[in-house]
Amino acid sequence: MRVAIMPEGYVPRDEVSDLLVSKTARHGTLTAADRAAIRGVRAKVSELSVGQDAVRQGDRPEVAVFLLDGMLARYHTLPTGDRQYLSLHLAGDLPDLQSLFLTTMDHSLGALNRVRLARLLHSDLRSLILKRPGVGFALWRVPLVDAAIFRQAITNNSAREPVARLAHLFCEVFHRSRAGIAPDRSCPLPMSQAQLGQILGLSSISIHRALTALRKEGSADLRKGRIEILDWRSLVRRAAFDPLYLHPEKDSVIAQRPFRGR
Amino acid sequence: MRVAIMPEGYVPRDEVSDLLVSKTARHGTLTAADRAAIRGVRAKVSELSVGQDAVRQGDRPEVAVFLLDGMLARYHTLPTGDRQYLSLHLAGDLPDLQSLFLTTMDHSLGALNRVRLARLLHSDLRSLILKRPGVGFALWRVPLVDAAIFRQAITNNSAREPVARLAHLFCEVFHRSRAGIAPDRSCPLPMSQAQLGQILGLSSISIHRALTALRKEGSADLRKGRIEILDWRSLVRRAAFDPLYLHPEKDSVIAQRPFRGR
DNA sequence: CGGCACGTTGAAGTGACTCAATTCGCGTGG
DNA sequence: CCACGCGAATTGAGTCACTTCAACGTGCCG
Repeated sequence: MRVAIMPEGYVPRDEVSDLLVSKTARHGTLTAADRAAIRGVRAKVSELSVGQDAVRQGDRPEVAVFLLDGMLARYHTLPTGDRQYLSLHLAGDLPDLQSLFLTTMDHSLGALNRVRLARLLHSDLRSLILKRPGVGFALWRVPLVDAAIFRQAITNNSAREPVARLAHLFCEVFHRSRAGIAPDRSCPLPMSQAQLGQILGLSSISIHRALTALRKEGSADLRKGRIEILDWRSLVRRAAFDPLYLHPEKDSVIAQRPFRGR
Repeated sequence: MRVAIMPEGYVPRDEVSDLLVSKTARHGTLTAADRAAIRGVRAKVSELSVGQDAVRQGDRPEVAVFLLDGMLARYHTLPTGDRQYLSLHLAGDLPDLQSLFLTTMDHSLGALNRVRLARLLHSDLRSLILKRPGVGFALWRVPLVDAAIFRQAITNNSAREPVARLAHLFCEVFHRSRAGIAPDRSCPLPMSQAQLGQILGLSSISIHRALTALRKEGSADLRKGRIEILDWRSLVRRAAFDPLYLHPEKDSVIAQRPFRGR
């Protein structure tokens, strides 16, 4: 018999609330009451070291992960033991909101570097959504954008050549990293070439060759766990990267980009 | 300048409401009031012939697609004009709910055979969700299950060999087709081998060889747009298919126990 | 009956994979 | 401070599988 766990040690925390409010505000317009309600969500903060999992395939969590610092990777574990990475998550992400409504985890979330995260009580999030529908609508967007990223990953891994695949991954990670942040020519991507292979459906050798190609043509590089953008334009061209799928529009900002193609 | 379209011709329709209620009920427990509210959603019914699109990449729809009959396919159109299929949708699916919260379509939905569909007014769905949170919670599950299917597609197209890929696709389509329905050894899949290639990231020749292999080993076949299951067990084994990701569990947490704590 | 799209099959090319050896980077311990 | 060790990156060689190309067969619809 399964017993509900009392929310021991879960308390509202300013640091978490601040970030949660700003994350939510990115997805919708919030009233003062909305903000106040968000600040009532109880959380527990913890840390993970490289390779540790925040949630595991098969779990039935009572909390949702909110990433404060570091990078998480979502992955499937195959019967053979092989790993397929599905998406990457940065500080400010809620990679786990789906667990509010789908009880059993069909994948895991593991730390790619040292990670700080908050666990938010499902029960608090549910009542937040009920009491503050505006917040609910904003939160609804989060897993929908994740889904758009999954779709793009299908296309990337199925229809693009190795070099374009890697270029597209770089574009996505870089674009998401610096969304609104000061211009910088680099961003973190703490993964080995073998792990990149497990993202893109390629061998580590192919990753290496693709990376070498991007270096040679002077569009991007990867060193010490950081993506270095050498020529953004050429990288975007190489990847056929179109950030539309990241749905930056908040409510109804116009994404002007005529659709072409057949 | 874009002008909001008046909901001309949109009316509640029993046929649509019936199906919508039962679809929603599959994702949560509904009260009588919930059912009544769902029945108030206005819809317009239309038909598509093979190859026509229900929604296109770049659109900013004011309605959500509800599939009554036939099969829809979600796809990306690449700059080269190539097509990458992302997911398939069967009668009863709401493949388009995301458009409620993400204004611009990042993909298209096209008909694989003759299709009947209803278009549901976003405005009605939004107020339904506001007025009936229980229904909102049930609807929330729909795109989340879609996302789980996307994740599985990433793994399928990136980490499995051609024969396993095809087998997995067959398993998924068959499993979803007959969810709860009378036992049958076949189900529709109205796609050419070339199109299957565009789902699985393979050439049409590879699809043909993989299909031949499945035939030879007596696990499944595809004829006249129908999957024929010859040996379900062996097909499942070949595909390493685990239906967990389809999240068949109707979520008891939400509807039956409002929320605890607080 | 004719056309066209799709399925089937064979053959050849190529690109990604595996295997293997060497180097590099960095943290540890002497 | 330097030697060592280990994981990761780099590089080359050879194999294999998927792709492309091309020809032919088949079934369906006008």
